[in-house]
Amino acid sequence: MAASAKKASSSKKTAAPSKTTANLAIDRVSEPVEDYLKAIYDLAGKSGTASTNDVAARLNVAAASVTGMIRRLASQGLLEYERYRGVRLSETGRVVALRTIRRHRVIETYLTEVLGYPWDRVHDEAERLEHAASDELVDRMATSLGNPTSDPHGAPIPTADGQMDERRHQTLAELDIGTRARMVRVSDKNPGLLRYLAEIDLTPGTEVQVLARAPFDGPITLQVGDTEPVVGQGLAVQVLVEEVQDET
Amino acid sequence: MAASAKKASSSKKTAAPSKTTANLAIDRVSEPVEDYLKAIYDLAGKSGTASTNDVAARLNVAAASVTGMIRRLASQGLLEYERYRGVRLSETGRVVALRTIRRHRVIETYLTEVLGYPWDRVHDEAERLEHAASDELVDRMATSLGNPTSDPHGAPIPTADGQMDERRHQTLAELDIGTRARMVRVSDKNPGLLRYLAEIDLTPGTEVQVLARAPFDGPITLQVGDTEPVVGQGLAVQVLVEEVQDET
DNA sequence: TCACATTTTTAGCGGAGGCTAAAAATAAAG
DNA sequence: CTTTATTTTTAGCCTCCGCTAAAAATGTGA
Repeated sequence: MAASAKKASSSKKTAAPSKTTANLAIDRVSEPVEDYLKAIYDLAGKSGTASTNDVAARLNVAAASVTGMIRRLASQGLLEYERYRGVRLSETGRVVALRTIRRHRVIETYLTEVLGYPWDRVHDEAERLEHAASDELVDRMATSLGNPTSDPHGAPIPTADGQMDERRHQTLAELDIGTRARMVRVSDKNPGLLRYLAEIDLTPGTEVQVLARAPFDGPITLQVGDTEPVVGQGLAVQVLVEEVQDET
Repeated sequence: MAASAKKASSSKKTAAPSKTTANLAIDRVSEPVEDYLKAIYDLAGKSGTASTNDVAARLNVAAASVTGMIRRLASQGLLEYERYRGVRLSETGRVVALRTIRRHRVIETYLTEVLGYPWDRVHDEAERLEHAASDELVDRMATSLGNPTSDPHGAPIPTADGQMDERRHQTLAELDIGTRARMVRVSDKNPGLLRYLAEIDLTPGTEVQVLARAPFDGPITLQVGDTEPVVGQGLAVQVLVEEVQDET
């Protein structure tokens, strides 16, 4: 009679907490759920809604699986859903998504800054750790980094209470020839591109100037920082920039 | 026709690798599987085998679930199993278990040393991270810590190639009264005990001397380091020590 | 508006890992 | 050597999260 600790129910723990400000203290959800919410969050973008198909493509699952998961998420109040009408995150869902995104980005930053991970390989590691790391751990990492506001790829890091800088940026492809701009951001999902950008020193914060550019993301001639001009290919629509005021 | 990237098979990737030394490069297994292997590893201890019931108690699952999982693990070659006869890890299973244990302990050490986690709360965090962290990440942490050989609770950290110091130690309860000893290790699973030990400064490396002791883990009087003697309760069988040679 | 294309949903299924209740094997006690 | 207790397994079921194939809804071009 030494071991008899069954009682698997776990339904008595969730009392209704504060509710004062934003409902922080939301039960942690499963890994797939976090992935769905993240995907929906950034597919929805400005319009606010995302389509089944887009979510499926993003997560590399069948559309039917998305429908199934979406029904579950809706029944948990994480999103609003109307058949055939697309999906929109609820406030709760948005908060969960943002916290997941925060974890991801803080972890990426930490791995890069503190543990010397190359910026083209942090994504996969962060993708796994974001589901396992507690908010406390992430906050400790953030603190030890001095609460950075963007990750190594220039993506904004949501604050612990769910605020995020949502500014939209231009791509290099949209930039007027000759304008001076600061490299702001690039997706963390394309290791090849990231290695290439590191090679030509085009990283967030660097000043660039487009000297010439072919349409449809064709060859582009860039002056990166003060170095010799380089000719790049296939990066114009990937790299986000922000014009820089010439102080005359 | 923009999105059509199904092809979910992922079975072409696993060619047979080196096989030279120990079969490192073993496919990563699921979280429950890692937990079972860890549990079996340290329940088996010296005898080499573990019982269904013990595993069930350790993992807080029903015995029937253990039988089910054990069959799966056996069919994957991670352990040897004979109905009603208990279970023994295969070499592969042992390696997987040790790598998981290494991840756990390195992570605990890192959280404590670098991120300031209190030693009574690292266990839970490590328990989750150990399944998500890559061996590369763990090796980077280990390197940045100077490749420690034991974690904050004194547990030995297996090396990256699966060697671990398996020395057995005495408990405080077994120590002759008056003998001077060094505190070596305590379980990481009991936060209350850990807080208490921290309070009386009884941490790995500290010298202790048992001044008096009641049987059956009753009250014990200890001299910890050079401080005033303290009377403790319920820790004698938990705290592992190693006698210290008086250099006369 | 009708016909066809596309998107989304439903129906039905599978595997991993849980569970309980009952049966079977092993171990312990008389 | 039985009888009883304990341990382990089997049987049958459940949930989560995938899948495919087929049906239904929506959208589009003529």
